[in-house]
Amino acid sequence: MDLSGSSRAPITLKDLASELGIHPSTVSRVLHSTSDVAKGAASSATAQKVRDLARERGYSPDPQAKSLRTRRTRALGVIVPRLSDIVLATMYEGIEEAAAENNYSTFVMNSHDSTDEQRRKAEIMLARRVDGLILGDVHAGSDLLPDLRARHIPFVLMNRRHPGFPSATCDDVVGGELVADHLWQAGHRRVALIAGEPYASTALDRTAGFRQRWRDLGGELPDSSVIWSRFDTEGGRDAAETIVGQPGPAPTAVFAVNDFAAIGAMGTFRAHGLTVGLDIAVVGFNDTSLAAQLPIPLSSVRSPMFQIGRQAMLMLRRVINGERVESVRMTPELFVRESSAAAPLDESQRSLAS
Amino acid sequence: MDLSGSSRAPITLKDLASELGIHPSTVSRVLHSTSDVAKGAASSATAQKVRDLARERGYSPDPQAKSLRTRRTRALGVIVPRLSDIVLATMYEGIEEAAAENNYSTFVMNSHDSTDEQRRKAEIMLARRVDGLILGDVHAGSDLLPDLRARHIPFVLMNRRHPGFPSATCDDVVGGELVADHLWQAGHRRVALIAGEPYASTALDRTAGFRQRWRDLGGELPDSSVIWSRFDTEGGRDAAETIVGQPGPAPTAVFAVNDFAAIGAMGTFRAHGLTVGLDIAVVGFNDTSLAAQLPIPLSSVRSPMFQIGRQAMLMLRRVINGERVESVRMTPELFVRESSAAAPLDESQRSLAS
DNA sequence: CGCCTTTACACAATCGTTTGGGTAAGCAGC
DNA sequence: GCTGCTTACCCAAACGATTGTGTAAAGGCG
Repeated sequence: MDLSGSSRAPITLKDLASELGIHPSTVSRVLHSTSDVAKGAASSATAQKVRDLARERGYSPDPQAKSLRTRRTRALGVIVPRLSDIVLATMYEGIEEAAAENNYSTFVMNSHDSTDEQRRKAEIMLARRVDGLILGDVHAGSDLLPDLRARHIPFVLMNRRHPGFPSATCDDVVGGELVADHLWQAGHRRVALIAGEPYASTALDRTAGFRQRWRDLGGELPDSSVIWSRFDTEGGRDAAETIVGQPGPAPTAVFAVNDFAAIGAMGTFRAHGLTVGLDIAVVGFNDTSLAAQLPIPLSSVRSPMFQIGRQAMLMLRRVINGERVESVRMTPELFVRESSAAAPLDESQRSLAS
Repeated sequence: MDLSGSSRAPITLKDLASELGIHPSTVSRVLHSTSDVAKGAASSATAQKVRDLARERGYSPDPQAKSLRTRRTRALGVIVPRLSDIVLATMYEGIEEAAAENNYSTFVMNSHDSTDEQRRKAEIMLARRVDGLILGDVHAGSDLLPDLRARHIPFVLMNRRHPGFPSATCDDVVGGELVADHLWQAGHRRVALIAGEPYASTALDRTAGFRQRWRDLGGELPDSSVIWSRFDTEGGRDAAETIVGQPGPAPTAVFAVNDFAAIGAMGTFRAHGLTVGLDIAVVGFNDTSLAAQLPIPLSSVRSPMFQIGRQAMLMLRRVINGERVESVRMTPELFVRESSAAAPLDESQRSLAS
């Protein structure tokens, strides 16, 4: 592991071989092979000398040469909408951990949730000859996926799912149901949804889960109360403006399918004189590290982002090895905090400004 | 660009050559060389046929083979404390953009701000034969840097600087000064600092800049008012607890050298019955996208994170090409928002609970 | 028409590994 | 002493590109 010393060029197999007066192929077999092949390659004395010298010289095989020969790069491509989204960044941390454990390296690129860039970045990764791809930004109805499959490229989805393709995701439907149960039990009857981007399965599933459960409980949820929006704070702010500006009695609770959208919405509500947690309940999704630490702590559904990343990587490894894999949906958990802990006020108590 | 079709193995130079009945080396020269060498390699008619066929077959050179021959991988290693920190993630986005423009790919790894992991991850990247490293997590007094230099490894620092090594950073000293000026002019005289991790130049410089300017303005800032802390929300919360718990009159303003620490602190202040922006001013650093969108919008020093990432990559490219480079410090800008817009209340008006 | 210079290529070595085949030496058994 | 089996190696051909050097053919010039 200690490659110190100011030697310019890295040590090669040939260097080791010539120093020991044996053939490079022998060195290769000793160093590379799992005992079955290593036996028969060299006497145990020679093998020991080889291993000792390799360690001493800090030999590490050239991955380029190795890849050229073996047609495997042990590199993976990861495409996400944007790494500055903490949700995807956390999933990536999971990928990186699992990849490191399995001697894989990863390239990450941002697609900015554009289908064009998605395709471009995928091609760049494939030109790099990655062994497989992890796609964290799949759009509903993507035509990239069938293409990749036709080209026999190993890949798995992460974060967002797509029918017919293996994915590691949160069980977003359940997540939506948890929030519906919580708000209903707290006594809310008029609610609105900040639903996210309609091309993302996360948004669709969380919304669908909430909606279905809400109706099963006997609640009403008109289409006009479901606002599709961007996933970031500004998206949440804009959606909240829409909600506040709608005619009729305002909702007593809002479910935003993303913490950042929830935070944006909280800002808007406050600007309109509403106290979150008192005048209006807000629930987010993902339970990012921020949620619990906000001035008004935000109720949120915790999705196991790190584990989703790990699972995605492990699934991809299996796909690469030709195994069949099943999608996994990891179970989320709701954390109720101040932003939605109180029961709704009745009409006379509300302080809606506009 | 369109590599579709279900052909299993990628097209090689040899494939193109044999299809055209010419030698691979000719194809290589036509495709690779910048016109000076391409002239003399083939007639313009042949060259055109080569280019057409390459496009048609979707030829893309095997990077492993190319690297093996040229001893350049066109891959860069990036090490950051954690990618789930939006500051580093944004810088990485800058790196990725600049890298893509220059036909480089990047590996990113998290060091979790541990010097051991830093070294381990660097070795992994070097074993991958990256052409250079971007280090976003340098600790004061790091011994990794001299080692890398002794081994002639091209690298640059990002985010944090270190004397004697090229870096792309925010001018954090100026950032600290901006905050000092702002708080002083707003009339604050008792302030506290949430100073961040003492091994990070960002924390040290922002603190030093603030401190020096504050004293130049005639202010007092005892050591007990400078609280070193983690960079995240919990770190901010803990530091704020310390501040609130200190004997003597409480400060009227707090400068946290990081937005997340500031957000954590805001939570603590609120829990103690203080209204941020009224009872106590808070200023953060980095102007992450969240700052302006918080329920109480947070004043913050905007550091050009994306540009810092871009610059770091461009600097590294020059280092790799053997040019000398100078460190760059990019100028920050203060955005004053509600969290620190009001003048301090005098004693009688304050509502300090504890 | 012979010589010299281009033009337009081809040849072969090389980068560092892996891997399917040798093969020489040593030994056991008949 | 010959056959046959291990043992412990070596040899050489890949993998897909790059690049220094060679060399026929074509064309220009006197």
